[in-house]
Amino acid sequence: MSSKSRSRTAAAIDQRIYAVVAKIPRGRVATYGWIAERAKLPRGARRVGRALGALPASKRIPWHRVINAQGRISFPEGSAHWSEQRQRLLTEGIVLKNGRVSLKQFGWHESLDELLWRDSFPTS
DNA sequence: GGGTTGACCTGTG
DNA sequence: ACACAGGCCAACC
Repeated sequence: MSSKSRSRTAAAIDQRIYAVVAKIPRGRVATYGWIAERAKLPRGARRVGRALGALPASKRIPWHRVINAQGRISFPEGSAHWSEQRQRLLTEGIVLKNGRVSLKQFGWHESLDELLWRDSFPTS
């Protein structure tokens, strides 16, 4: 096993992560840990954050729909990144109360979404 | 090779 | 609800 195979694996992992993030429906959010699970990376929440940090500008995936398990944006409050993510969330109808999103209300629960409410999303 | 870092998570008080 | 500690893990230096 040379460093080359490890490198290919790392790139493949990034792609898996991006693929999962791309599936988060508009108007919903998912946590880093949840994305990690779906990308077959148990306990890989930090890895997800790293992949998003390295996200090429050409990849147009809804990175803003990924928040931490506390329902909070994982950028320093008030920073440019924080502001942009917050704005994008508000734009699609996701509500922040005291800087937090209710996962109960806006969390992405794939099975339910696909079986019951495929094209709808919380309106308030 | 080993210490540091960070777009994280969970339990505990 | 909030802060803190400990755990986690890959990338980086």
